[in-house]
Amino acid sequence: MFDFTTIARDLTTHARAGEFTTPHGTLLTPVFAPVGTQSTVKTLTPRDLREVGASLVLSNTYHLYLRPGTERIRNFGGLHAWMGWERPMLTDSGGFQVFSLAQMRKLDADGVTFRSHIDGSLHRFTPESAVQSQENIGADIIMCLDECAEPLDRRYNEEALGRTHAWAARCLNAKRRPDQALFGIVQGGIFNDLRVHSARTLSAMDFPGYAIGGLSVGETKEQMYQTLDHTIPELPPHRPRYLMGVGAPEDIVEGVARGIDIFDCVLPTRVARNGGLLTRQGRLNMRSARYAEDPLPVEVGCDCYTCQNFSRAYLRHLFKAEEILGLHLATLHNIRFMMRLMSDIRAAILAGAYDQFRSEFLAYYQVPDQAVRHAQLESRKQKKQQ
RNA sequence: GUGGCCAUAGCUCAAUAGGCAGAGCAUCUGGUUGUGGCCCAGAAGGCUGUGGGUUCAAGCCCCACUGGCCACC
Repeated sequence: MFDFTTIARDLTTHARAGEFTTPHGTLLTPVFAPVGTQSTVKTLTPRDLREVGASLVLSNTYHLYLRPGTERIRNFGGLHAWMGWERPMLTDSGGFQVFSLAQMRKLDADGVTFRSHIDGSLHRFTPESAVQSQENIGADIIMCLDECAEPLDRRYNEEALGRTHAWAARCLNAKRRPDQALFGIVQGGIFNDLRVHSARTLSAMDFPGYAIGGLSVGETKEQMYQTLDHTIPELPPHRPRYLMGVGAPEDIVEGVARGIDIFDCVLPTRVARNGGLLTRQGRLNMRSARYAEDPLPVEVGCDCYTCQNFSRAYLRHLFKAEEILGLHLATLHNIRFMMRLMSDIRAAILAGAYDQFRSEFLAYYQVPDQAVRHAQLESRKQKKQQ
């Protein structure tokens, strides 16, 4: 169980195609996992997910711990039975919430105390409890409790890294179930020496897979890519590599070129709920007036249910009218887009032509303006802290 | 018919004592990376119902008109 086999390796990049076996099926890598934080990929049924070709879904320990509680999920036969998804699943440990809910938690050497965003109550997470919760939930792949730090803050990353490593060892030690793979998580912000140190420290612990965390959380794309360039060579080649929280289509294409096997990201589902529809040309904003009379499908040539049956004009209407169906149709398309992207990526690797695929993809895919993006993320972050 | 109140952005409303006419929603354009369908950034939008008057200066004060609401015949 949890064998990872490399089937093909690209000649000019570090891209690789592989197979990763889990108790609920074999993952063909590179693979993208849609995010179902609260044991549901928002607006989609498991049947929808199967139909668009999803093979792996991510859920979140912190959110499920708060509601409905991990023991309830265990009592219902585990996460697969609970949510009606029979294929592989992955749970994040709650480490990301150390970052995303930074105003609502207190850290110490032993663990982290969260104040619930639901009712304000206090909840203690330790490496041992995070593993216990994930054993209750029962995903195929589970994650160490880590500390996702501000990527540009060197001092903070140095300090946090010690905790992340100590916690990784404690998670490994606390783990009991043999039918779950526990992944270690490399941290270290954008600092190459910290990343190398982290990758080596965790590699020595011999995890069945390795994640790279702490990226796509405020640094630039260039900083993320160069961090990957320095981190991935330090990870054991015979284990799957998982880039957490990434990402945008262009970041996945770049991540694969650097040797990443597994991705997860809320982006396709979240932007879908705000009218952002993914195509090979880039993102279409379906709220825009320019689609009011547009009879074309979201993406010409797409085989998804949305594109096969509805016009851009109809989708725009659903968004303007705030109809629930718009969220569903947009999410369905975006996940199908991601699945087609991943299978095209895999096919290119198997054909030994990934470098060409990458340059063609990037030539056509229009990436959002990064200056605008960063300016807006900053103002959003500042508002949040007030 | 008489009296009173009201009229400001597409909508609902602000504007100290007469001193550069604003907000929310709607509209338009962006953004969202281990998720709160949340949220964030920006833009456009005004002869202040009409016509006169007072004043250096009027959304604000005065007169008439038009339209609406209320009360009383």
